[in-house]
Order: sequence, then structure tokens, then C-alpha cells
Amino acid sequence: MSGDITTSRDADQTRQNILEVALKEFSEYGLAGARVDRIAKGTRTTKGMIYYHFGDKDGLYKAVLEEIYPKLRNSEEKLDKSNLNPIEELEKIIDFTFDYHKNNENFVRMVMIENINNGKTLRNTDIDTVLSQNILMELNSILKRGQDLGVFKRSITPIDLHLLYTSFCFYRVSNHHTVSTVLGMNMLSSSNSTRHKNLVKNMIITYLSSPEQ
Amino acid sequence: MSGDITTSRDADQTRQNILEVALKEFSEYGLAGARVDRIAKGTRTTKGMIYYHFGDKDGLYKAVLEEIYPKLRNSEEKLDKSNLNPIEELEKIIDFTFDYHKNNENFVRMVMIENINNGKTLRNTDIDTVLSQNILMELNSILKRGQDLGVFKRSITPIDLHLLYTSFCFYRVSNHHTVSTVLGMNMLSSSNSTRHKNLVKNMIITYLSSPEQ
DNA sequence: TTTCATACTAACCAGGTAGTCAGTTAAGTT
DNA sequence: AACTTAACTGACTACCTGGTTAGTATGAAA
Repeated sequence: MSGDITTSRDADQTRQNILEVALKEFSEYGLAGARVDRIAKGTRTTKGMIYYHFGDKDGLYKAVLEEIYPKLRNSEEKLDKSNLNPIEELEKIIDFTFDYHKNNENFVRMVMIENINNGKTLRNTDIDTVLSQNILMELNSILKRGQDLGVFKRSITPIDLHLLYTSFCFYRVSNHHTVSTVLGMNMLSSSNSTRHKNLVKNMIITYLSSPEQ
Repeated sequence: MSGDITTSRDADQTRQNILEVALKEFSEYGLAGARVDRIAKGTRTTKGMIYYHFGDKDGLYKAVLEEIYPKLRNSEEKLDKSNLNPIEELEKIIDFTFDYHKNNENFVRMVMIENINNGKTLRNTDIDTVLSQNILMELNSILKRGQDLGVFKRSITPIDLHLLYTSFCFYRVSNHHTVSTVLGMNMLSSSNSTRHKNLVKNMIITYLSSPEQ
């Protein structure tokens, strides 16, 4: 029976099962709105196991939160950027960021929720599981190469560049409910998505390529 | 006694007092995390009055939410834009939006919370108290004048333009906790604020001014 | 096959939380 | 001054919710 997909007595599988259900619950209802009983009901195991494996509700929340950043970074690093010039590489990164936010509303919502929580949990997390060093180094290399080639004429920090495109990719997902109501549109319609994706890329590349002042 | 600032038996004053305290509570803890008892304690009145005036917790939340958009729109409309060319006028609007978000974290958090709530409450609100018609019409006029003068070379909808600058202004406040941790910086430091404000304006104006394709 | 730690269950509990309600007070109205 | 109604109070309650615990099953080691 040990090859069974729902083997009992497999702590890792149990933990993983709980984490999956908890991600859905937390991202749907927030930290305060999430219900441990509802999570327990959604799993193959019982409430006691949540407390056995994760200590308390906050511990479970922390475990869920700590999973989402490495997941993003792993996908990010899978991108193949060989033989690309700086503009193409930057476009590829923005494309990826745009799609990742669009396709992972759970991620976006968890980040929102953690900010409502004043970032308390993330601040108490091991810095390495969270810091975005790789992407910043890559942006730095892109900017440097672009400047050396003369195609980028602006001086900007990798962090600011990161903020410029991420803010748009994040906002259109995080705020799609209120924005769709307030501006009278459907933010996430496929036509809007297509146009928006081109718009950010275009705006950023145009900005970087245009002469200072 | 009727001129007294804390006159008892003034329903409007009581409602206002409750709303002020509730805004703080909801924006700090979210809808699910807010506590009616804690709100009641913070007011000059009692919990019964909250239910008397607002029906239930959701009714109070709705009343708080319905106040924040008109407040924003009122400030927006106070801007003096006489004798400005399209670029100056757009810069003034972006400046205002940037500052409003920076100075009203409560507003930003309420919008986040309502999105975590899937926009349910806002959707059931009278459309006129929420729709941003004026600002869109103004952006439309700016774009048209800019194109007629030949200083704006891009064709873009007012809504997309609005999204481009608002997303950045919103995100740097809404996500400052996690971003500061993940990127290892202090997002809201005054030096970052100054630079960011110039950055959005610059990027948007550069984009609009540069030739299509 | 006995031992033992880990994994697990189901019933339980204390405190918290939204919401209620019977009764009181203040401010007009006639 | 009696009457009426809106504004208000404080004590109460039913239920929800996070967390506990006593006890059980499993599988690997010896």
C-alpha cells in the first residue's frame, strides 16, 4: 500500500495537502477571514493535524506565505534568455511578469493580504527565501548592456525598473474588482489583457530608449 | 447646549463619529478582522448605536467604503488647472494622484480590502457615487489638446492612461511592506518618494510624446 | 514480536464576537 | 404639562472559532 497516492501516515503528503487547501482559504478570505475548520474540512486529514504540523493558525499562514515567493522565483529562473539582446530580454521578463500575475491571482491576493497584515509575517521570514537578488542582477545586466550598446539612454536603478513594470502587472490583477466597477470596464477581458501587455512593454522600452531630459 | 461640539442626541454627529472610528478599524484590520466592540469602544457612543444607525457590520463597512471615493473626487476637482498646457495639466494630475495615495494610506487600504472582498460591496453601491467620469473626461480633453498641438504622438484611451499612472501611485503605497522587505529598501522614504514622483511623470510624458512605433 | 516514536483522530472547551432587546432619556409638538 | 418619537444605553445571548487533549493506530527498528 505504500505506493498509493493517498497513503496515510505520510507526514510530507499530509503537510502538502494542508498547505494546498490553506492557500486557497487564505487567499480567498484573508488571514482574519480564513477558518481553520473550513481548511480542515477541505483536507484529507483533521484539524488536529494542522496544529500538530503547523503549531497554530499563524504558523500555517506563514508556511503558506513562505511558499509563494520561491515558486515565483523558480518560474522566473526557468526563462530561457540565451541569444537575446537587452530589449528582447527585458520584454521577455515583462511578458513573464505580466502573465504570472494574470495566471496566479492566488499569489497576488496573498501579497495583498500580507500587506494588510503590515508585512509582519514576511519580515520574520528567512531573508533568503524571499529576496529577489537574481532578478535584480539580471535587470542590472540588461541595463548595463543596453547602455553600452547605446540603445538605453536613461540611467535608472534595477529596483526602480522592477517597480515600474511590476506595479502595473500587479495592480491590474489586485484591483480588478474595484477598477472594473469604478471605470466601468472589464479589466481582465482578453482584449484588455493583450493591449495592456503591449502597453507596459512599449512604455518602458520607449522610456529607456529616449534621451535623458 | 446645541452649539456644543460634543452635543449628545445629535444623530448626524453620532453617525460621523462612528464612521471616523470605523474607517480606522476597517482599514487597519480589514472587514473580517475588524471588531465591532473595538469600534464601539473608540466612539463617544455605544455598540447599540452602531446597529441602530447602520444595521449590521456589513452596513457600517458599506457606509465607510462609500465615503472614500467621493472624498478623493472632491479633492481632485479642487485642483486649479487654468492656463495650463496639456503636459503641465497632466503633470499636475499625476502629482496630485501620487500625493493623495502617499498621504491617504487609509484610502489605499480600504480599496485593497474591498478587492480582497471581491468588490462585492462596491458593486452594490449607487454607481454615481463611485464612477470617475470627471477625471476621465479631463484626461480625454488633455489627450485631445495634446494631439492637436502635436506634443502627444501616441493614441491611448483615457482609461489606459489613468491605469498607467494610478497603478504605480497605488502599488508603492499598497505594497510598501512586502516590497521593502523583498527588495531590501524603504519604499516610502522621502528620497524614494521624490524620485518616484518624477519617474512616473517622466515616463508617462516621454511615452505620450514619443512617435508611435 | 515487542518496543517506541511519529502520525493521527474525535470530542471537547473557553473565550470571543456579532447581534438583540427591554427599557430610558431627550427634544420637540400640541 | 402631557404626549410622541427618535436617539440612546447596557446587559444579555447564541453561536462561532481557535486551540487542546486524551487516547489510538501505524510502521520501522531491535
